[in-house]
Amino acid sequence: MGFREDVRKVKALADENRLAIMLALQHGEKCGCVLLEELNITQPTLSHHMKILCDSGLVASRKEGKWMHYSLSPEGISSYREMISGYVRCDCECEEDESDTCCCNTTG
Amino acid sequence: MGFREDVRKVKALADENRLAIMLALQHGEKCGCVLLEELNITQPTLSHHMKILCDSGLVASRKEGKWMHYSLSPEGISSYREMISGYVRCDCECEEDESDTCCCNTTG
DNA sequence: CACATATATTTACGGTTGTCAATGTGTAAA
DNA sequence: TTTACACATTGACAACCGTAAATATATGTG
Repeated sequence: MGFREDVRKVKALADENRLAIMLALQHGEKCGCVLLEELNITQPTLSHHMKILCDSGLVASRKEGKWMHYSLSPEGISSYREMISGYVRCDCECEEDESDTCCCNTTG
Repeated sequence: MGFREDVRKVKALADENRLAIMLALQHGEKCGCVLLEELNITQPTLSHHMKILCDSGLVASRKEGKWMHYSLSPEGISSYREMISGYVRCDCECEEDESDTCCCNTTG
């Protein structure tokens, strides 16, 4: 919702390993030990990254016995894409009127 | 194209000021001095952020006299959104077959 | 030419962040 | 209960990153 929250969400994806985790989860739920085999990192590092991804809402977790199952959250995915669309967008149909707030326009 | 490049592009947006710059440019081209008034940062810091945004392809620059005009790049915007879509996505129609690569499935 | 303005670069500093070793917690099996 | 396994937490360290002062470059003005 807020700007600070948006910054946190963008940063949640701004890491090599976390991007790789997003790819690894695209085909379904996986538990931590499997992710650990696929990524060349230690277990505490994986735990660290999963916490960030879960906090961002992109990933959901489910505990089953001693295993943690991680999966992409459809709501989080949707929310993230909407958030990004708010920043990465050209308002091409917007009038040029506002551009004359620039100090160095030669059109005036 | 490559994974490393994707990481760089995601990181290009993972900053409070750079997100604010993306918003500031949504309604058209602006020169550096105007951005400088809108953001509470110094001129070297702005120059630093603009370089990162331009390198990522999201922002285009145009020199006119002593002024630098910055604007959102439609191609960069489009490319960025496609790139993000590759990572932030649920393959919901995908079969669950691949999930049995997990060491701790109880369905088998 | 000297001077002012807009921007880029260099340099240094402080805070953040990714990483792993060590340890703690919880769960299941022997 | 003891042992083994999966995961979380803590602490420490190194690398990265945002920041601004100082300086450099480029353009325009007198």
